Amino acid sequence: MATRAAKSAPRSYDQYCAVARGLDVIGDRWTLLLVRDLLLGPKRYKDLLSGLPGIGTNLLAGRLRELEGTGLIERTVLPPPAGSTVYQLTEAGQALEPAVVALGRWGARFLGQPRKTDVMVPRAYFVAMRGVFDAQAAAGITETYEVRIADLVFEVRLAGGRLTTSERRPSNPDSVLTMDVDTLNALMFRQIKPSAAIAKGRVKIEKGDHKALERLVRIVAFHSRLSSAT
Amino acid sequence: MATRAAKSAPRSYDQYCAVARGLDVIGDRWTLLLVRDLLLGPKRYKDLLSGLPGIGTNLLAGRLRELEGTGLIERTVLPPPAGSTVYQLTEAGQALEPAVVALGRWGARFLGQPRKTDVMVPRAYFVAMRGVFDAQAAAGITETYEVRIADLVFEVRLAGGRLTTSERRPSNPDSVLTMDVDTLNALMFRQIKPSAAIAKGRVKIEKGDHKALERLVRIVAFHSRLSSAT
DNA sequence: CGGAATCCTCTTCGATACTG
DNA sequence: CAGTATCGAAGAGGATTCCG
Repeated sequence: MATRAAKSAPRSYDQYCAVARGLDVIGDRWTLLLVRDLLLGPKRYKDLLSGLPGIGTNLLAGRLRELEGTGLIERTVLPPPAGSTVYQLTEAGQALEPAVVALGRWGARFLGQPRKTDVMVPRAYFVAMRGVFDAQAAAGITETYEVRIADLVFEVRLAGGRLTTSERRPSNPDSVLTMDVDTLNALMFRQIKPSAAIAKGRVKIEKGDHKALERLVRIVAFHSRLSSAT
Repeated sequence: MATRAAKSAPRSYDQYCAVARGLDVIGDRWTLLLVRDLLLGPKRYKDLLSGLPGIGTNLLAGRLRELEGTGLIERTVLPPPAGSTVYQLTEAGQALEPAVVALGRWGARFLGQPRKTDVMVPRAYFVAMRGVFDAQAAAGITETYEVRIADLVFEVRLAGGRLTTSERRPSNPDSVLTMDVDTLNALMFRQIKPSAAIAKGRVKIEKGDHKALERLVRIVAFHSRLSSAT
């Protein structure tokens, strides 16, 4: 017996403080990165697993269970023919976006050069875009991009001075861009010019003019001076 | 031998992602709460220890060492006659404020009613004020409050439509308020009216009129609808 | 007395193996 | 594919001790 015993009560800081309570919920290892990926849309177990190298299957399962328990995510079964189980953020989970973005803005100062142990995870860039998005530069642009990185497909949509990014195939993209994650990284850090990336064949453009990539980079790529404002 | 060996390299997610890097730095247990308290100004070891019930002396010392290593805090020796060692945030540490505030705004939804295991830590409220501060209501007000909670002294300063909170004795406060942490909590959640708190003797006002507390509460206390904006 | 280092126990993590 | 089971390694928590 005692099959399901030993719930042992999740660890808490036991402070009546919003920050402490928030940490009680998302302070465990991997949790916020899980949320980061889910900000781009519903994902299957294996999608999450492959997007978080090193997490270990038991931890992923455990975290998903906890997040479901705290109401940040919910399990859904996709309609046929897919029929697979996916995890998606609830409203409470989506509400974490400002905190994730704020942490990313701050954490950017520690990026430095990629270390040999670092892996570049495509999803991170599409969440990062939300933090660097330049509304000024995007004014008046309405455009939907389909960006393919490795075997992943993302939608980047500019409309009404707002940016949305998600992991899915857009229904009717204005342009379709294919590149590897290293090229995405180089473009995001403005280490290579869009025109050069195209010329070298590092970015393939289907359906759309060459200027599309330049517009995209201008609006969502990192700026040297990220966090000014003393 | 191997006295100091086994540095073993701090644990990292090894993702070239700003969120992941940020978590590498402040993702460990207690770290962000430490930063939260330090946002109110330099603190001695024992101040931090008493403000973080349950941290354990070894963990606090360890975290302080790590944070100094990552450049978030620095040790300083106060000039005589104090002469004590204090820890204070560097610019990189201060830059965490938006992330801490964002997490607090989100975490507030999990506060609910205080649990019997919860402790109310005074510092948390003065950091929280930064997140709920209503610039509209503060327009045109220039006032400095000295707020005494238990044996702690805080400065809340309104000026130029901006709010600053810190743990120190203001040089020339417009009003001096003394209360216990339960009263502070009740006022912050608007569970008691400032006038009632004064009438019941739960708030003692020295130097300043009775309206001072009402102004303060109007501007820094929580609003029922914290995070709207769908 | 403030500021830690040490020791010990318990929990969590991380990796792999295994099962419905 | 979606997890559970297992187990050694690392980290957390508490008490005590040490140093200046």
